[in-house]
Amino acid sequence: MYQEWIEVLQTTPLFRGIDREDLNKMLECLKPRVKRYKYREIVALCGSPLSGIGIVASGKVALTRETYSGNRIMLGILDSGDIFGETAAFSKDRTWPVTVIANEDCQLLFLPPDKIQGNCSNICTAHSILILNMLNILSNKALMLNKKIEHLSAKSIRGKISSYLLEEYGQNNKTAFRIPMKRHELADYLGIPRPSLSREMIMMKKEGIIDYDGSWVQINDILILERSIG
Amino acid sequence: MYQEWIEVLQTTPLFRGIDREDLNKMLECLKPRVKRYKYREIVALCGSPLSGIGIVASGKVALTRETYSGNRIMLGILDSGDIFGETAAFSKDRTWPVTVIANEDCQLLFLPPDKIQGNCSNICTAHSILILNMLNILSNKALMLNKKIEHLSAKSIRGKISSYLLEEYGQNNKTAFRIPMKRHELADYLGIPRPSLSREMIMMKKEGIIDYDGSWVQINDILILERSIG
DNA sequence: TAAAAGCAGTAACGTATGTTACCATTATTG
DNA sequence: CAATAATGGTAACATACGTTACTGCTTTTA
Repeated sequence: MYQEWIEVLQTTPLFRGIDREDLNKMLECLKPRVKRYKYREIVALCGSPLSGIGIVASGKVALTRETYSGNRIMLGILDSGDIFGETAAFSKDRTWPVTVIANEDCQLLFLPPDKIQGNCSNICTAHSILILNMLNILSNKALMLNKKIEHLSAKSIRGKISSYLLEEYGQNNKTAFRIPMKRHELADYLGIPRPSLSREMIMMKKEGIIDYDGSWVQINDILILERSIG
Repeated sequence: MYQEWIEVLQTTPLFRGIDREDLNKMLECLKPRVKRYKYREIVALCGSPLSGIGIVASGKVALTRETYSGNRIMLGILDSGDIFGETAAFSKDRTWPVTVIANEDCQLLFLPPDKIQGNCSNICTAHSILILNMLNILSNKALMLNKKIEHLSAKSIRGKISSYLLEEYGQNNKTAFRIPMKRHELADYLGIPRPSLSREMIMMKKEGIIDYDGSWVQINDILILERSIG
């Protein structure tokens, strides 16, 4: 029944260390719902009741958040294999803490959170692996949010850009990489206006600290970036 | 052996739902280390190896973070019963993601993280409650960090202050409350200079939106605060 | 394939905010 | 109790940054 999803699900951190056979059994038990969304369609609205833990099977989704007055905050872009909604799943307040929007046409799976918590009758080793994986995912999420706080805490625009670029660099120690967002998305992510982002990136290019073309960036001077953070 | 700590530990979210007797048994197994710190003493330095999950038994600690160039970011103040270090305990990178400083003279307990994960031989129901509590704590932590991101994402100083005050208000629906930080700490928390914080708070007071005296604040107009955010 | 929408760069201008420095009170400390 | 540090308010000044509006280029849509 869930054959076509097994491949993707095995790449998911949530099911790491669980073999094909066990995964199959678990899916029969968890009974995830499968849904399709078109580009820009709203998957979940911040504040509405949580429909489950989401898994990106294909395509991309964006995590955002709106303030009272309709201002948008970009929290990040999720790829195939990434999961979302795990934060709210285990806290009292079972509502979406973020707004999720399809950033491409995509297919998503939703798992009922209470079954993961152990209200499931089939107690098995795979299930305890699942819970440990969950702990791991939540920890990493918190670390990711810490990172984002670090970016936002930089006092200058250049500082925020530097902080962000250094994190991307730190992910796999390559000085050249693609930024997985459009300019206006990156600007939202860093909490700055788009023209200000452009202006500063141009200056940094002129000064030779970075090079870029579209979504490709090349870091030329890591030390100066570090010193720019503030 | 751990008699004197039982009271505090029972107020801790980590041990919620575990009765006195079971808690006693668990402590014999977990063998937490007890340490005392003086005001301003450093408990853990960001980047150094994780020494365990910390529990505040008495006093207060501050969670901070330094940027490359020695700039300080305040992440929050922890009270008796609060825990810290849980984020790093379950991720690959077992180093402190924050710097922890005693904000008063305090007593702290440290639990070895591997024993919590289940590498403990005494498998018991209490232990599985412990893990579910851990999931809960990590979720709430992530929600807290989300909140902080919302504060930092406000575009103006007034917006940040408003966002912060509204969150404090939301905690227990009282329009008057104490800010649990000094001015310079709050300024760090919101990522703004202290004089700018003062200036803006004074203006908000003059405009009648809020009142304050020292650490006491009174919100007069919630709607205006909401509109100020962004 | 023409029209419309999306995307990114650029420039001008005003102001919100960082910076610095100083003062008055209130806690600590020897 | 005097001395010292910590805390929070205040003001003046310079500038980094938000705002707006326009451009050309590319992609999507009809």
